[in-house]
Amino acid sequence: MIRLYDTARGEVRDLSLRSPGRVSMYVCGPTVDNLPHLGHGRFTLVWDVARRWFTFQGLSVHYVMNITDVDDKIIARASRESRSENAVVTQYEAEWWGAMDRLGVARPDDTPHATHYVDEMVELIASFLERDVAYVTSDGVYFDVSSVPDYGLLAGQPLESLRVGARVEGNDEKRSPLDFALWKNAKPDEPRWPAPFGDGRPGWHTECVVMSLDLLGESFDLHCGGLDLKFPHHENERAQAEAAHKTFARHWAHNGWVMVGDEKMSKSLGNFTSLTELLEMTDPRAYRLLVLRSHYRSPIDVKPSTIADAERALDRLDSLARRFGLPVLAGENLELASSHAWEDESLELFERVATLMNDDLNTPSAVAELFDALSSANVMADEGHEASARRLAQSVSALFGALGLSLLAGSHVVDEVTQRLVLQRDAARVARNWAEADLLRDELVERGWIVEDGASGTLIRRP
RNA sequence: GGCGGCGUGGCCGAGUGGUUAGGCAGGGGCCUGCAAAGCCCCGUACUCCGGUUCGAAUCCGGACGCCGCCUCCA
Repeated sequence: MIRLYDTARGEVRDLSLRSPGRVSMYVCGPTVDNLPHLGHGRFTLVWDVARRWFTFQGLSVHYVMNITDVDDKIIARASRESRSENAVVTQYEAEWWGAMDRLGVARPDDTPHATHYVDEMVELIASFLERDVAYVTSDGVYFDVSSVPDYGLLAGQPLESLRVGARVEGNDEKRSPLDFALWKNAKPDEPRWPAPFGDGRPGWHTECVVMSLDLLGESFDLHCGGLDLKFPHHENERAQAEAAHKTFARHWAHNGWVMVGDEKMSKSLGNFTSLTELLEMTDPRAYRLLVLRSHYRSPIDVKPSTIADAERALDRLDSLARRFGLPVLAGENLELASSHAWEDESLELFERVATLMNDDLNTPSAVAELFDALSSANVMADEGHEASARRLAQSVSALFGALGLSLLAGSHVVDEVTQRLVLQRDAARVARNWAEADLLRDELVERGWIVEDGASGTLIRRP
C-alpha cells in the first residue's frame, strides 16, 4: 500500500486508486516563456521519481504534464523581442525538453498544450456563464468563487478569511477580489481565439481542468505540482471542476520550494537560479541526488556547497559501479522491480526501501538505506564474498535506477598516448620501478585523469 | 489580520517516546611500494523555558528566532 500526503486533507493517507493497478497522474507543467529555473527542476524530479517508483512497483502509470503556451508573459516577451508568440514558445519549449533530458526526467505519456484545447475551454466557460457561476466584464470573463461552497479547501481556510487578506487590485468590476479570469479579451495585436463572449484567450486556471479531465478522465488519482500552485491555481481548478459537476482529483500532492539560501555565495560564486546554467556546471545527477536526499515536501537549499556535497556523494556511488562493473540503468527506461532477482540481503534491502518509499516517498531514508547497503557490498567484497557482494551492489544500482539515478562506472574514450602511458606504468610497476611509475602517474594526472591501481593494473577515470 | 511550516552534531539532512540514520567535511588507523578506492574507529546533535512520563530531541504549553501562503509563480 502506498501512502501519500494529501494536501486537501492535510494528512498522509492511503493512495486510493480509481482502478487497481493503475495510477493516473497530472502534473502542472511550465509556462514556456523563459529558461527553466531550479524550481522547475525540482518539481519535475520529484514527480519523475514518484512516477518511476510507482512503475517500479508494477503499477501502470499514466503521466500527464501540460505545457502552457499561451500566457501574458509569453505575449510580453514576444512583444519585447519583436517576434511572434509562436517563436517564443517554440524556443523555450525546446529549452525545456533539453533540460529535462539532461536531468534524466522521463518524458510524460502526454504533454497537452493549452492552445490545442481552446475550443474545449470556450465550451466550458460558456457553460459557466449559462449556469451563472461566471460573469462577463469589460475585459473578459470571471469565475464567481462564491458559487463553490467549499472554496478554500486546498488553502486550508474558508472563503471569508481569504477575502480579508486578499489584495484588491486592477479590475474592480470583479465581484470578489478572489474571482479569477477564465477568459481575457484580446487587445490589439494579441493572440486571439473566437468565442461567443468575445475574441480572446483563456486564463491560466482553465486549461488544467479541461486537459486533465480529457486525458485522464473524471476522478483521476493524483494531481501534483509545486507548493505555490496549491493556492490559488489548484483551488481554482477544483472550483471549476466542481462548478462543472465533474469529480476531480482524488489526491493532491505538492512539492516544496527551492531556496537559494546563501545569497552572498550565489552572487559571487555560482548564482545558478537557471536550471540550464546549473546543468552546465555540474553533473545533472547531482541535482537529482540533492533532491532525493531531502523530503519532497521540505524546502531545499540549492547552493554551491550543497551541490558540491551531492557531487561527492555521487562519487561514492559511482565508485561502487566501477568496483563491480555495474551496467548503466535508468534514463528513459523505467525500471521494474520484477525484472530483478531479489534474494537474501537484496530482498531485505528492497523491502526496506519499498517500505520507506511507500510511506509518503521517504527518499532520504531510502537513500540512506542504499548507502548502508553500498558499504555492506564493499565489506563483502573486501572479505572475499565476491558473488554476494556483486548481487547486493547490483540491487543498490537497481534501486537507484528505480529512483532515476544511474550509477556510472565511467567509460571513457582513451587516446593512444594515454593508453601508452598506462601500459608503461604497468610495466614499471611490475618491474618495481616506483620512481618511474610515479612519474607516469603524475603525467596521467596532468592529462586530467584520476589514477587508481586495481588488481589488474592501472585504472584511469575522469574526475 | 487569517492560514501553514520550520529551528537536529562543522555543513546537508532523516527519524522514533528508551538501543548507530545516512551523506559530505575533519581526526586516527588498516590496506597500498606510495597513493587512490575500500574498510575500521573517533568526535559532538536535537533553539530556550516549563509540563506530562520511570524516561522526550520525539507528546503538551509557553518564549525566541526563521520562513512561506493569502497576488503571477514549480
